[in-house]
Amino acid sequence: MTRGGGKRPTIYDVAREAGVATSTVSRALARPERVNAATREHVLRVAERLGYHTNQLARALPSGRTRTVALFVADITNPHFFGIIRGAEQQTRAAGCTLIVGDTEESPELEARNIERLSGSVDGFVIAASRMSDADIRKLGAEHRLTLISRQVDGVPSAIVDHADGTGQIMEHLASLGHRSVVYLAGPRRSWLATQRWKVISHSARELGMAATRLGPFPPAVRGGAAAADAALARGTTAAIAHNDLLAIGMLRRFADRGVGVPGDVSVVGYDDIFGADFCSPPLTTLAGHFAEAGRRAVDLLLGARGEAPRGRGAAQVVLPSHLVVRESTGPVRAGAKRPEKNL
Amino acid sequence: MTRGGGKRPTIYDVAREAGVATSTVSRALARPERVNAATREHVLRVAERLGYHTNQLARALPSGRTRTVALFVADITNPHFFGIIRGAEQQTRAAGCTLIVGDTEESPELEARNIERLSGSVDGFVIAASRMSDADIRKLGAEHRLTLISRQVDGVPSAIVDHADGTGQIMEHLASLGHRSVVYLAGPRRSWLATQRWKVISHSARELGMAATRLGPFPPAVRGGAAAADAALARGTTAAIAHNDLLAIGMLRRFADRGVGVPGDVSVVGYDDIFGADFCSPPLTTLAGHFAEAGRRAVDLLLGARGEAPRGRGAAQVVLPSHLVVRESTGPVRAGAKRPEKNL
DNA sequence: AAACGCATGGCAAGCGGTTGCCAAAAGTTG
DNA sequence: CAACTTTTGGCAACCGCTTGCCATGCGTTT
Repeated sequence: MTRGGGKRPTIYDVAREAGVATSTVSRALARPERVNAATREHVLRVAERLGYHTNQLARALPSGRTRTVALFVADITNPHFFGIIRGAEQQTRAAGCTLIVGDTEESPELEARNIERLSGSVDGFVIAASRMSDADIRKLGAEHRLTLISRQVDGVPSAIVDHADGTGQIMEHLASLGHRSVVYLAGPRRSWLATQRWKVISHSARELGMAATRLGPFPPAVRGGAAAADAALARGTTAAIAHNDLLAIGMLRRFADRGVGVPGDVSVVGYDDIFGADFCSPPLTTLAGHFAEAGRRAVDLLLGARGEAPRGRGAAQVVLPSHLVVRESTGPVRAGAKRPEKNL
Repeated sequence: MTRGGGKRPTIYDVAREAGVATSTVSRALARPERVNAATREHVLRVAERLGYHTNQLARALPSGRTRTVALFVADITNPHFFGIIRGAEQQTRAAGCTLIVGDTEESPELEARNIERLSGSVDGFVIAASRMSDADIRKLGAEHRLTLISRQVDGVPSAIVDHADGTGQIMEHLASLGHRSVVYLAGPRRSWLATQRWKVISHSARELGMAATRLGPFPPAVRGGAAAADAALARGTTAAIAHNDLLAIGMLRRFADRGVGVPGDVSVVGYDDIFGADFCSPPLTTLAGHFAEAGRRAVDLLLGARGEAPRGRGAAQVVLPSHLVVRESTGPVRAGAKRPEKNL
């Protein structure tokens, strides 16, 4: 088994032991049709006996194909990304490749630096919720194989869940409950999602005859909830749409602390249907989407796109359906109560 | 900038452009002391101008050092591992290396296969909550650079949070509330933690004069909670210790469905203090530990251990402190009620 | 002034595969 | 049986960087 004295056996060892040339070994391993069945069989047996394993590095050097994909997420501690990570990991593995995961901590600089650093060591990049500008992304997309999740940029392949349509669902849900005004607690300034969502919210509000206000930006995390809740309260709205579930959960907590009833005094809606959205109190009404699928599709796009696949204009933009999960954080606007004017 | 026609510039390009040998370029980049300051300055400037970036693959080939670390977690969708992943990622990056994350889906086979596959492409492995046998781990530890998280095996470096001591804290907490019996809802059969915890539970129970029962195994996930809760109920205990917070949260839900009061009828304790443990209802009493730190230390151990560092017997075993976070899922045993005999 | 030491930089041999090209061998065809 | 096609397998040149060893040239020592 460990013949050769400690070092891992190479194709040279296998070739010598099998009495053939290294090229034959290489081909026996990778190009079955280029070598006689009997020879191949023999080489394989010897390789097996020696405990030979291909050195991926050496294999990648000449071709430049590392069979590795990098995934960057804006915040690795946000449960929202779990689904994405898992989906991407599965698909990468299914394609016989390896996934590298990086946390960009909401920083466009860190995104760029990470890409820089890994450039040459991976076959492509998947960025979830990129904070970079369209221009920077387009530039990067021209230089590297790149796919986006939860972000659309012309000419760059992407996979998103349909949160525009989803936001419409949210608005109709709220309208149907009798709400006449809504507040959007926005996420980071550089968040593309935040911009898109606000567009749809303000537009549907007009259509539905509701008043809509945008507040923020707030950090898209539980800790951002207190300020967001207070701001919403100050606006005297009956319905609040939080940038994501983390923020929504933080708001729920603040409302509870301040004695504001949810959904009695104010209804709260989030995005993503993350772990915990179903057991916080009250359970959160939120827009759900199949993010693991988005992760899978993004990797597909990246790996499938063998050069000829549409990049540049006409790049594939996958849009996955979304659906509103109505739980207990939204309810009919209370008949009597005008607006919650409670204080701490 | 893009001279050289599309391809990434190599040290050959830099050498030619700077009028020196490639070895000089290489040294100017990596061994400042081996080259004249002026020469170095010049080479660096040319490299900069050409937009040169080291090809990590080529660099790794001769040395075998890939500056990459692989981390495997038992279940990437379990929030518990977020902290570990983030900690490991930070530390890896701080060391100028790259982290690869893999999900082993609670399968020892998948662990082994993953290691097999990445062997040669990474400098070492960190396995969190390994499901492999001690013997297999020891064997792997002898062949590869390996560090464990939440698992101790003789001769293999590891970082764990002190859940033995922590389990003692839990038991004393329950005893102080008047509980005379406790049930442990065990995790996977191959979970080392499960074994350890049960040891401490049964031992302290004896010391404290309590009755202790072990039930399970249950899948360490929310979905495992229903069966676990039912089993605990059937035992008629007043206190339940769940293998982890996921399971505990699942139990909480089941108890609520069945009209069993928590902590009125039964107290529930979990492990890990995951995201959500503070806002489920009731908020969960759980054993907290600094898992991000464990992730960091594990990577430290792996990377710091430059061969000479203790491996084999005497391998470093870092133990981080743990502390009980008492929330509302535990309370004094109810005076009147003997045992909750409620049904659906 | 001869002998010596040291700083500096070049040469070239790997690291472990892949692959284009060619030659030998085997199989076909007339 | 000769001429020709198709397999099959070997040679050797990369891929881009590192590094041991050696040569050069300069400053130092005696």
